[in-house]
Amino acid sequence: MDLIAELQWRGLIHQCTDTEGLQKQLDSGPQTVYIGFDPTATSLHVGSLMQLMMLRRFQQAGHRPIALVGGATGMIGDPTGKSEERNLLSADQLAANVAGIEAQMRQFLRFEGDNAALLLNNFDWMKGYSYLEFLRDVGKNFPVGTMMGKESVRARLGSEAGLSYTEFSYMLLQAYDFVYLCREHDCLIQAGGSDQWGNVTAGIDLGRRMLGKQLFGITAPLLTTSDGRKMGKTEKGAVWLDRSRTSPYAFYQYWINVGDEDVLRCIAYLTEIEKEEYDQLAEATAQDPGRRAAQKRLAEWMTGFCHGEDGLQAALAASKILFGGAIEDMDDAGLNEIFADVPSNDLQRDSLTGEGLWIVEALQQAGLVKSGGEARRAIKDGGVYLNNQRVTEMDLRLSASDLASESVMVLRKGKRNYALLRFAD
RNA sequence: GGGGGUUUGCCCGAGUGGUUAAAGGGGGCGGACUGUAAAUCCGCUGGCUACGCCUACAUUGGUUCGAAUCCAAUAGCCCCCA
Repeated sequence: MDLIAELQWRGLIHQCTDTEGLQKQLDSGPQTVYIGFDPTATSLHVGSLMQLMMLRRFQQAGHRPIALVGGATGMIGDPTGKSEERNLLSADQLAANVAGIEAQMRQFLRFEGDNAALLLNNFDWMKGYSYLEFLRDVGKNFPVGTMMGKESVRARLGSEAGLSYTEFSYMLLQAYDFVYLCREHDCLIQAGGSDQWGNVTAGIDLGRRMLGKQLFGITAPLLTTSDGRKMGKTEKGAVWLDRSRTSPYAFYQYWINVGDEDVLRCIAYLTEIEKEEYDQLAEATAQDPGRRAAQKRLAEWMTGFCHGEDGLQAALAASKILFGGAIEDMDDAGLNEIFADVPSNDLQRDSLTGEGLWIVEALQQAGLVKSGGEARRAIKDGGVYLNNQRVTEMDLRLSASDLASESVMVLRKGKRNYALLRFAD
């Protein structure tokens, strides 16, 4: 299947400046395509993963992807879709973010061999560009009237937050990136999320004016839920690719919990699951949504892809136990791994000797309840579990024999509120 | 500047001199059910050394055997007149 057809069935083409022209261009031989990434944090998140996958698909189809990290544009801040100006990042912060993102990209794109991916930072060519020169070379090609017509600008001009000159200039920088990449790397295609349409077309216009070249733009839909909210967000914030920010378990859980209405779109947009299997999963979801075959496959694919086989296995093991599976034959290392995200508290081991530790006290120490009264109520309601076994006695005393492993006890209140107590000597 | 009103537990909101830790609703937390969903149903929802004790109805003081409930002052909010 050729690339455009592939993107089409996946629903990844939201807009394209010239589908036929692009098809012809792609047919004529390997092309170079670029997507820009905002270095707002040291890790990418699920939202940017979609763009990364887009580059990957191009690479697999034999084209050369350029992942452009916005070290320069990140200093300015893209006003697109933002209700107010964000704080400018410091140079140090930016450098750290760029480094973190670069490391992640290497996981998804191939940087050696034929059509090796390229990782560029626009700070490298912008840092030496003087303001005066930039205005003469680039600014001259931007009719303010056109700029004012862009949705991103209009939206902000009409709002109370307004728009600073700095932000207004953002699109010049991104447009120039495209021109630069075209000139230096023969890159004729820019892809991106649908919110980038204005910036992409600005680059195409500039390419025509400055280089007399016909450039192409293609945007993908945004990854949103059926009710229009951005995906990749939880109550706790973004779902990150960095495992120290979002554990493989949490990552897996995010996907397993995707709604029936959204799961197929996620599979199409984010995975490399083939059309045939996709159709089967669509069928399975329609027939028996309760089985959640699609969610399981999505979670499995995504976790394995982003965190490797060991990450996936860890997530599966953790899921099993965290959803009530028996805790037996466990050692400290295993428990600490599975409950890595869970709050814990360290207590003296001798609190387990003699009378032992009262369960009400233990719950408080673990931070699962705010008071003894709450602990008593929880026990009375049958909502307290020790090592996944329901606690029925109000005056249960914990001793060393209640340890789940060498030195850890697993307390739980309700279905999913876990806490660990560690007993060190 | 003068007059009137209002102030309750996480939120909204009843309440009236004594069975009031304070109706009801929301939210939250448990439990059952379920698809680790939604909906539904049930229980709980100030603290403690816990069949008892303590702290709570803006704050402070007062009346009373006894006050969230009456009085006074203070503060916040709201309205009317100048």
